[in-house]
Amino acid sequence: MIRITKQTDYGIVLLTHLAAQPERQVNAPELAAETQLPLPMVSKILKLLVREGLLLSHRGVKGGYSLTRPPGEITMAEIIASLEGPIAITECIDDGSDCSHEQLCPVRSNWQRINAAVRGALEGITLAEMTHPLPGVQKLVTIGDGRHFGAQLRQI
Amino acid sequence: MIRITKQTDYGIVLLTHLAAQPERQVNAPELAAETQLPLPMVSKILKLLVREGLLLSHRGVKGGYSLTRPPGEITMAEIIASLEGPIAITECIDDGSDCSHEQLCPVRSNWQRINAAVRGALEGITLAEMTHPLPGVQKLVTIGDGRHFGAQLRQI
DNA sequence: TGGAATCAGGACCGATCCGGTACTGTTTCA
DNA sequence: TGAAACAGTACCGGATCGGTCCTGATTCCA
Repeated sequence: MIRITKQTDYGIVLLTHLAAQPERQVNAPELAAETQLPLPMVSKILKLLVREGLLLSHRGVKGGYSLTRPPGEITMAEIIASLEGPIAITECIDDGSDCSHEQLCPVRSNWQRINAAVRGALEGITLAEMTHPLPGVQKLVTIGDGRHFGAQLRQI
Repeated sequence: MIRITKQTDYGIVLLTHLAAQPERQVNAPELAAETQLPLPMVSKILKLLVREGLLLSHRGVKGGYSLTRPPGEITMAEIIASLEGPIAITECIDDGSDCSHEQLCPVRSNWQRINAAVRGALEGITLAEMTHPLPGVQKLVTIGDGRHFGAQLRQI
């Protein structure tokens, strides 16, 4: 449920990789090799991140990519919003005809509560935190649901 | 980002509608009419929710659907998990070959941190809370990002 | 007891979007 | 001046989502 795009997945892997050695400037082929991700995708995502202001690009022979800000200042919410668009949750068209029903609208408006909760959770995690692995988290999550973990986790 | 399926959207609308009048037993056509959702979809989702144990169904002439538990005991996390599958976030295949790289694995394992955060947020909201509208939330969310709200909110 | 109302469970289809590739610039530096 | 690297866009196949339809199974009531 609440799936995250593979592009975003890759993007966070790349950003985390860069955050682990912020002084270094890395080019696309290097990043692809070091993260084991397909080069075309890596290149595509890096361009996106530059356009969104999360990365700096340097052209030319000794070019490459680097973070625009220290990893501690970049949150997951920001990254995900950059790679997947704005933060919203239902499809409450501003048509008005749909939301004018007293029974329906309270429901829709409450989506925003969920939205805010998730957003808050994502804002609480910085890129810097992502660089060093967590010892206890694995257990924490497995407790939560139980069903096949580690097998297919592209969803929230 | 982090999209929610329309099916889940509808599902929560339906459950919230039922939660608002827990004693009543409602059939599919009634629910569809009262929530302004297409009947075939409503019917489809209700069946799913029965199979997942969130709803009770009563067949026959005076049949219909009702909640299996009080609305205060049903969380958003539970509902979403029922309608969209287990709770996970990346695609860390348990192949092993991919996760054996020291550079990569810390990143992957940290997905679970995000996962836990989002899950926690969703577990904090019950169906009962969804039945009465929130006064301040709308403003709260609009502040967050700003970009066209109310227009297209099928994503988190 | 039979028929109407309702739920149950698939099969199915079209459209959209995602993941991925390729190609053609443009910039920088040796 | 040419090689290396980024920039942008167009394109395609496949998966999935939203949605419909049809055929049972079950219950209640006249």
